[in-house]
Amino acid sequence: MGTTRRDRLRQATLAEIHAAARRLLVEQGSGAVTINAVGREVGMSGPALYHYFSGHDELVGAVTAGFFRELAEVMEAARDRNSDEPLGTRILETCRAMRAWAIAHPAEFGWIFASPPSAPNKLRESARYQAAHRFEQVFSGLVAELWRTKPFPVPDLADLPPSLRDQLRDYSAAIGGALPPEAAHVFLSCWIRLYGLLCMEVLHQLDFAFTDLTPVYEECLRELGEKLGFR
Amino acid sequence: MGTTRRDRLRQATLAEIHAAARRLLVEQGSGAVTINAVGREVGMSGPALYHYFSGHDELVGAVTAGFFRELAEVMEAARDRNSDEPLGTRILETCRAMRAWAIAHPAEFGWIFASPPSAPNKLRESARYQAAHRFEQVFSGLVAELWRTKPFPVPDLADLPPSLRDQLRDYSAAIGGALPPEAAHVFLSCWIRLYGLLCMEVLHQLDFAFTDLTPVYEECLRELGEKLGFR
DNA sequence: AAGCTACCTTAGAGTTATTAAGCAAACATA
DNA sequence: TATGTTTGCTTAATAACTCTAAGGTAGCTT
Repeated sequence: MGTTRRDRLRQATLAEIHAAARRLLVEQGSGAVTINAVGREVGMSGPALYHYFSGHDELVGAVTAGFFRELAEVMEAARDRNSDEPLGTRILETCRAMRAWAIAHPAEFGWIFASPPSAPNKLRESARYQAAHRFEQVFSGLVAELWRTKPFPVPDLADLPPSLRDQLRDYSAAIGGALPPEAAHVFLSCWIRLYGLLCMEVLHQLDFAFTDLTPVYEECLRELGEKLGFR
Repeated sequence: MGTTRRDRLRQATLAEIHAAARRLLVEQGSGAVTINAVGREVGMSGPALYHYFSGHDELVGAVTAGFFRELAEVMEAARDRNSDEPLGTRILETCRAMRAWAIAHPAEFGWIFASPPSAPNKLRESARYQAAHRFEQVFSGLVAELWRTKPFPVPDLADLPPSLRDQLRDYSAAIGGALPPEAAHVFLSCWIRLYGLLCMEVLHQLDFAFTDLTPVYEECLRELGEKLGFR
């Protein structure tokens, strides 16, 4: 099943399209990524792109999935780079890599953040959805490994509100029990703090007070280390 | 200086325009709020709106400013409603009112969140900017009052990284010294946690794990109470 | 060698934002 | 009261966009 000549050509132009779309996004903003402009950019005019995407939305979805993949790969690289370090260090480096990519690619991060247009669109753009999942998985996987090897302190399930308890149980089941509900609660708290802070930074929600959030992010990482039982 | 007949008419149609834009936003999404559609909705065709706004961006900005105002008013109402309660209670109620509005008006909140398109656009849409400021002020004002009447524990400035210290000093100065840098640090931590969580909820960043974030938000409020020295 | 398929093109319908030109009514003023 | 200016709207026109449809020219397949 091979790479026929045409197959290779198709992949090449597909890559060109992705690159052109990204270039337009970065250089001229989200609004500049139009079917026509992308077509112009890759040297073919307009409707030709409909042989590659069913429409504007799908193009955007595909490009976004690529961003997710790139971010996930950057994080995985940071995770694997120093795989002989203690797990705590690897987690911190992975988180730093996440922020570094987001800071370096704010426009791309903006598309990553852009909400899945309402929730239940039948496996919304499978490509994008899967890529997003892989991205989330990097961090949750590390926390799960930490949980296995060196469990961190968790609250007593009985102390949590019933509604929260149920949701945590569901989520724990959804990830195949890699984390029990109590540990999932700690993980989710950390994720909310970390990813929330990053989103607010990159999406300019903190410009009114900060010009450089590096120390704030580092402080967040420190607290994360405490919650997860390493320092 | 009066409300001439024409003035009153102008205000009325202006209100109609705002209402139409909001209706389109809520019922058909952000993309449906076009100059033409709004014009159609209020019964006048297209370019007439240019007598009210210089273009699409300004219309969106004005409508968004209205959302900010509404949210600020809801929060102020919650703050003033029980003004004989202890300050801690008033803060919590104000925060709950913020979330209640955001949950009830997710589309509007989405526009509120949408980043000021790059920062330094000369007093970006003064109306919107001021409204945003007033919104932020509600919470920061309460914390400042708390600081005056019953100071909460703060970190030692000397323990913070120099870069963070400088930024906190600048911010403290920018708000007229209502909070000293150390207290500003605590305030900003709280704001990041609270507003960050709310944004992630409303903008569907936590759908993968939660269906109802009420208990998570309440837990966040509890932690906030601890940080601010009330329980 | 003949046919099928995939890729690309141009045309066209229906949107949109925005500018320009023009009309009519309300207001201000002499 | 008559005149002129301002204000609110309309239609026309330009240039962009999405997307569909129809047609041509390669290349792959048999």
